[in-house]
Amino acid sequence: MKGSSRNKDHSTEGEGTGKRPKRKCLQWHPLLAKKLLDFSEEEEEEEEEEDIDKVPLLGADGLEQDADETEDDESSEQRARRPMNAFLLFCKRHRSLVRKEHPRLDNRGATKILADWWAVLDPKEKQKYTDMAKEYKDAFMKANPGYKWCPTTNKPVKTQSSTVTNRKKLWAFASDSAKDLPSPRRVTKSEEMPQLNFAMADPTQMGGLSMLLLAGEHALTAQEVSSSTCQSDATNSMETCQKSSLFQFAEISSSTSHSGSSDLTKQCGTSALFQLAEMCLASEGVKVKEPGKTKVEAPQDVGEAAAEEMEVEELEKTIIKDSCKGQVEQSEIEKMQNWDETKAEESEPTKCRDFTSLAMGNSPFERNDSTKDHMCCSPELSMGDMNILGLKPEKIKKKKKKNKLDRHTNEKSTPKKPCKKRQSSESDIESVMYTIEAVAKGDWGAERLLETPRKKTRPVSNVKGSVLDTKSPKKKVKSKEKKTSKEKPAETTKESKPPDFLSIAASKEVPCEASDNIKVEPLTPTEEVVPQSLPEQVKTEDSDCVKKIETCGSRKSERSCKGALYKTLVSEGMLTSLRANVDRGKRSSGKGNSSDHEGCWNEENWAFSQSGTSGNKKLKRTKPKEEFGFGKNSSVPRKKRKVGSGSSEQPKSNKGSCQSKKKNFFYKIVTKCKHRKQKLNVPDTAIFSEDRISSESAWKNKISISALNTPEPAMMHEPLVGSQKRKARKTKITHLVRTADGRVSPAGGTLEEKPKELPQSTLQKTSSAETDCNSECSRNAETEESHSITSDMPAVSAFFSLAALAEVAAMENVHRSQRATPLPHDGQPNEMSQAPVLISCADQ
DNA sequence: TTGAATGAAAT
DNA sequence: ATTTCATTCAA
Repeated sequence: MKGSSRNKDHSTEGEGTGKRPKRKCLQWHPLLAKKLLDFSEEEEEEEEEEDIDKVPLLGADGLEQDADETEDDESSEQRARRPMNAFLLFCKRHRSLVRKEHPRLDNRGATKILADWWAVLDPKEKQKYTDMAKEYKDAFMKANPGYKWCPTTNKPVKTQSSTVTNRKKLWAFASDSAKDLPSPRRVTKSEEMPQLNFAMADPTQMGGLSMLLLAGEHALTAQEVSSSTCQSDATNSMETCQKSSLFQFAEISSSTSHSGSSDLTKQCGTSALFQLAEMCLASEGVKVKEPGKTKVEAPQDVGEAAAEEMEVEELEKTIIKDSCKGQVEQSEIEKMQNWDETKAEESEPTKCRDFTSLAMGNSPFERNDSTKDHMCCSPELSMGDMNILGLKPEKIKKKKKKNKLDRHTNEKSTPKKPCKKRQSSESDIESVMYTIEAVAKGDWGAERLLETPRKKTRPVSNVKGSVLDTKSPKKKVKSKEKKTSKEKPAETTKESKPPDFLSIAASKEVPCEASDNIKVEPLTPTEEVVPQSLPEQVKTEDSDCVKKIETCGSRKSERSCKGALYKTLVSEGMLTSLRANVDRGKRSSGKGNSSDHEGCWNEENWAFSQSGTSGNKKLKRTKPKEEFGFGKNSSVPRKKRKVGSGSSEQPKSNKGSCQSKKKNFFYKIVTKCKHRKQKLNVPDTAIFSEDRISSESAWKNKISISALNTPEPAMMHEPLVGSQKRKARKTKITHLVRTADGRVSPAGGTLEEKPKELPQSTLQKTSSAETDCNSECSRNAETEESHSITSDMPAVSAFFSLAALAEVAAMENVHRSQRATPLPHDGQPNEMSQAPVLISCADQ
């Protein structure tokens, strides 16, 4: 009785009714549980293919009547609740088990796991549940002929079709009344009575709704019992935990990858910088692929998890059987009888025998529930589940999240694929788990960092933000985070994956922006290198900043810093590019600039081609550049970055400091840019202009705030270190700038090296832009440097500049890793100085 | 009250 | 296509 009311009526429940029903249910549970168990077993043995007919008949009548009759129970079930679908039945059956296995998991997490299981579930078993659901629905519909799933709010009372309207009203009304009144039953009953009359008032059938609810509860109780029994098996729980983690991990990875791609595309479209957007898109494609790989691994893990789950289920089944042994046979017989009876007609409460004490028997729903339970409990089902689980991959979840269609396809296809993978890779899975965990630690930071950058990036450049942001749809990210927080190992693994993806994406982003194809490859290596380098940096440089999170934090910090720098660069570059375009339009009436955009595009293409051909070489070259520029200074900024990264996990303090620094730095740049823009009158970068306008507030809000950093404390801390850091950054930036400058000034030389692709026009543009920037930016060294960067960026072309920036970021990372060891690139640095830009571009 | 899942129904 | 809502129950 109450069960039904409690189900829903959350609002009402909250206060009284809802809770009461639960309690009542609890009371009912013992008896019901037993019955359910019996039924479940019976059902298990039997396969209820034919049951449907019977059930509906019984069910049809009775919902309301039952409610009325059952008035005694507290809940009145005024309105009928729509029957549970197959998945809900499945969830109801297995939720308790899942929760037992994963105590930490909340229902949401359990639901996700259940969804995974469902995805993996054998078609046969799934079909059983589906059949059950169908039967249930049929019965329900019979009971409530006019019932509509979606009570159209419209349904106005008005009209002639009193029956339908009444029913609807009754449904709605009943629900309302139930909600409103703690003891709404009677009221509803009075109302319901007419309905019953319309629909069909079979007193015997009356109990349907309540029965259904009760049955559900019973099922739950039964589950609980089974689960409790199962819990005794520690090993099983352990296994399942791992599985769950794996599943989660897979899910996360998939979700991240998906989200990223979608966001990227969207943002790209929206972003003012089309070029960047395109870049992002290209990068996305790459990213997606990589995540896919990771996913593949995850699925294997999932498969193992599934297998474990299978075991658990088996255990449960066995337990249940044991408990129910005596009754099982009877129950089976009864079931058969019940089914027959139901088919024959509901009039006979065959169930009553089983549930007689409960008076559940009458309602077909009960049967359904029992069948559900049975399904769950049934060894066959469990076996099938086990098989399915083993076979199917968890990836499906991720896919599901992203795209339902994908999910379905995956689910369908998955069973086989995952099984194979899983089977092959238990050890692999473990190794993967370890790797994942290890990565995850870093990734966590990376994710957070990424997230912060995302936020920052968003305001700065839509494209970047889009890339990162896209993946972080609230739901997925939040859920993931929640899960991670809840579960320890599993969470870490899960989260780790997403972070990895994110980090990858971030790294990719940089290259992608700069240049899609080539960049991506270099980036991944950079990423790998970075983590290693980071710890070193941390040790050497910042004891303070690094604090606790060293490795993880360092990774995060680096990534975050990179991302922030890159973003900022991009943003600037965008601005500069816009300026350059404007200037071009003015200046370059004659040269190849004729199509600045084309030139840019050409550059991009060029970059791609080069990157594809000689990405590695270029990267190496770039590294030396960084060494020059950064040399010692790099360490400081790195620290800062690290700090930022470290803060990422603890966004408030750490991030705040790093971000604040960055903010300041960026702010300066921005201010300079503003001046430039004002001079140039570049309307193109609305975002950027906004940032300028907002100035500090805007930055904070958009960038830093988004990042969650606390700007003030960070600002406070920064001054001392910040100045140094800024210097370091400047130097780094100068490097970048220099490279760009070198590229520009030596453009001819650079062109010589790889002159083909770079359009002269772009070079000229860059040079002009640089000159402009230099003149404007000369105010502060920092500002100048930043400006120079920006100027350089525009001069070359947004794309090119972006690519250069991306490379720089990558370079920095690599360089960091390398810097500890004096690179043999001495010659290269020179080259860098001379024609670094080209190289960088090529790399990108 | 929300959310996490899936699915059936309705709009 | 999108919305509604069925179950569960911790935040």
